[in-house]
Amino acid sequence: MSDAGEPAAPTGDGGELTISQLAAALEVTPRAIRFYESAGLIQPRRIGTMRVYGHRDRARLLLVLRGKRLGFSLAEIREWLECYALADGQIRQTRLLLERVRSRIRELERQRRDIELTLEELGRIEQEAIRHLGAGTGVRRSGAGAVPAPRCVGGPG
Amino acid sequence: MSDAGEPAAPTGDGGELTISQLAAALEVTPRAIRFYESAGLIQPRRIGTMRVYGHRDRARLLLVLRGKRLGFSLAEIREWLECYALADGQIRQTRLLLERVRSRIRELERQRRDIELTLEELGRIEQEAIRHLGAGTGVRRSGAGAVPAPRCVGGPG
DNA sequence: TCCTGTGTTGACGTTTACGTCAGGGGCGGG
DNA sequence: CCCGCCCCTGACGTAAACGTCAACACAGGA
Repeated sequence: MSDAGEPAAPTGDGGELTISQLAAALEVTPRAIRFYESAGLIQPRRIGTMRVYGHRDRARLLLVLRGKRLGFSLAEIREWLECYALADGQIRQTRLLLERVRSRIRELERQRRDIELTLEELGRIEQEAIRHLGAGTGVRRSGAGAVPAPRCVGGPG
Repeated sequence: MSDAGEPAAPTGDGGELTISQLAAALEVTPRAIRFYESAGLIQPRRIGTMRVYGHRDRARLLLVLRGKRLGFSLAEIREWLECYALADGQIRQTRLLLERVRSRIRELERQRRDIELTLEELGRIEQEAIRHLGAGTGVRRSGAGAVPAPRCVGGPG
């Protein structure tokens, strides 16, 4: 206990993490991180054979995880990360970049519409459930926004 | 060509579809539809052995497809469809329903935040790309909303 | 010196969501 | 009566995204 609690902190440290530290921080498994690397999503520095993750790696991994939450495949996420990389660098092949970005924007906008539709419907169901509980039983709103028209439930729009 | 173009339209018809008709209409394969049925997501009427899909089945399938676009597993979609079913009927086990609905609402709201973050970032990248193209080359906006702060690109928030 | 803990690279297992035959039935047309 | 077309039910194949296990290396402590 003289220096620190970390079991194998990389060299001089400086916000750098081992794989299991990063994994714990982002709530994934080391295996998953290695897998993402094998898929070309991240390329951490190495000290000898050991992987060392800096801020940028962590940021990239966060983007990967966000993409996953949005339901994209690792391949799609890779393509999408390349947008950032391209934008980050000298911005070459700008037209290609623009195409990809816009395609992704369209997808996301559709997805957002889907989500909003679903939230509306779930909001209606929630209201109906609350009404059926007779209110006053300790039930409170969950945070969903306005519920426009309390039409019939079950129609997907 | 005396009656209709359908090869095997169910009995008296009335908006009812065969599996391949429904599949074509929603741009999925018959196999996928059968698979969803085996997963308990839809239960079409049968004429003898043949599946016959009505309005409600079509609506349910649309919900399934929306759920898929949002990145949910079929199991999750099933649980989620049950919310609709419960709400549709006599609304029993209302508390359970409410819990599920709210849990799903929370997930969706998180997802929506993710999408909005990503759209912002992509919007910035798009703007930067447009700037780099020098404008006037026939480039127009894609439809993405306002882009608040043109900060550095690459930070995942 | 040996043990423990953490790291590495394969390699195989598993789950999900279908794709792809194989095998068989029913029905209208030529 | 046979053909072609659509339907059905298995059953096996597959791609993605890891989980799990084996075998090995290295570093620090009792």
